[in-house]
Amino acid sequence: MNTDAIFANIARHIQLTAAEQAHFASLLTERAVAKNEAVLQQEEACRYLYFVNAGTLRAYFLNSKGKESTVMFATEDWWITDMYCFLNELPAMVNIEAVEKSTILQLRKSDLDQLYTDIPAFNQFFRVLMQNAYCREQLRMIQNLSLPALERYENFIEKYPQLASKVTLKQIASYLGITPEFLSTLRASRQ
Amino acid sequence: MNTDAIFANIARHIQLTAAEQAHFASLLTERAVAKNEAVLQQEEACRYLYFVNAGTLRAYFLNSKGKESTVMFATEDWWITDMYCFLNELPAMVNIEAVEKSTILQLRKSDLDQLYTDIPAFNQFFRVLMQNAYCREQLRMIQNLSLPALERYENFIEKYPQLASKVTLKQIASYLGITPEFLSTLRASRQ
DNA sequence: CGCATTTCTTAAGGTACCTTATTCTTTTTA
DNA sequence: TAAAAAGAATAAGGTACCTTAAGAAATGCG
Repeated sequence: MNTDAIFANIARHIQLTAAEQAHFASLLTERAVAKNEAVLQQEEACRYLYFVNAGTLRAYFLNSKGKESTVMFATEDWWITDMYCFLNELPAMVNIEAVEKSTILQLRKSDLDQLYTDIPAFNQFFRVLMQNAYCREQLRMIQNLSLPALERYENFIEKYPQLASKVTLKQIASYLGITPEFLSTLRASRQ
Repeated sequence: MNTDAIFANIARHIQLTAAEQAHFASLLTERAVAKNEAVLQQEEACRYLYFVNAGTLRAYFLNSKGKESTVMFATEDWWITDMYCFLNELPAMVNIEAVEKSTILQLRKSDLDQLYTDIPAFNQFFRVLMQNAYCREQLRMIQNLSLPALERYENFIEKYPQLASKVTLKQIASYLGITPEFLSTLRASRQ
């Protein structure tokens, strides 16, 4: 199991002793995921928080009419789960799938809860993680409310260029809240 | 200065000693805000995190064409600020105004940073606060991407009935991402 | 109370974006 | 390496939502 990336990620915000690192590592499970394989499925119990070691995941919501809405992407060094259902121990609302061959580390909800008691510094770490996630989501909301689709697309490829090259235009369209056909005409309209 | 509500809010997640409570209270400033008065203005430094003691605030973004988009409402017992700009000490992107006569408590960024060191339990408290804010924003994003305007309106008045009675339809429309005229026709269409 | 202002509604015409369908291109897999 | 499958582009017709404008209702204020 490769834990280099996750410890580098954690070290950006808190310091752990060697014993604490060993304890944390013992709670992680590595999981290899094939392209298009599901990591989590709607209605299924959402027990894990995932860290992407390699590859790219996508979380999407499927509404009653079968329309897909991409909630988030997660590439190397990102954390992802259905946070609301994970925290409240509810059946998942979203599907999480591998966009490409990926390797992830997973952490159980019960182990994370215990971790806050055993190593209080994790409260600080996840506070910062949640702050960043909240701010990202809020900035996205402001853009969705105030900008037309073409500008949202241009902002997306500027902000996440490496992601834009890995996922399909159909997936980007569903992240932006438009149809792939319309995204296609928008792209063609830029000269 | 009335700190009953804020300590009740904090006590839902962490326990503070009397000395810690006194220290925390010493960092707060009370501020009375008249209806329609600005608490924070776009471009101005965003130095404070606000807790609503009484009344209701609204955060909104004004785009280059003068269109208003409501980012969030905050009524009694809610925390609010321009979180991204507050955390990164950047000029505010959003305006925060009182929807009705309000009383708020404000906490400086520098005091909050110090608080994490002095009373580590606040890491846990704000972790939970940020988790909830992130989940709320994510649920809202899923709805905005997957539901038509009428359903978003009906969900809003069902989820926040007390808020819906205090703010104008124009403000609700700008929260939902539609024009007030269109919201009016949607309301008329429900029999 | 009564006037001014804001809020809300209604309606007509317009546009951004959607649906469906077809073709072309790229990727996957046998 | 060819056949199959998936992704992407194009186009025509449709709809959700917007713009503008005017009137009705509610609210604020002297």
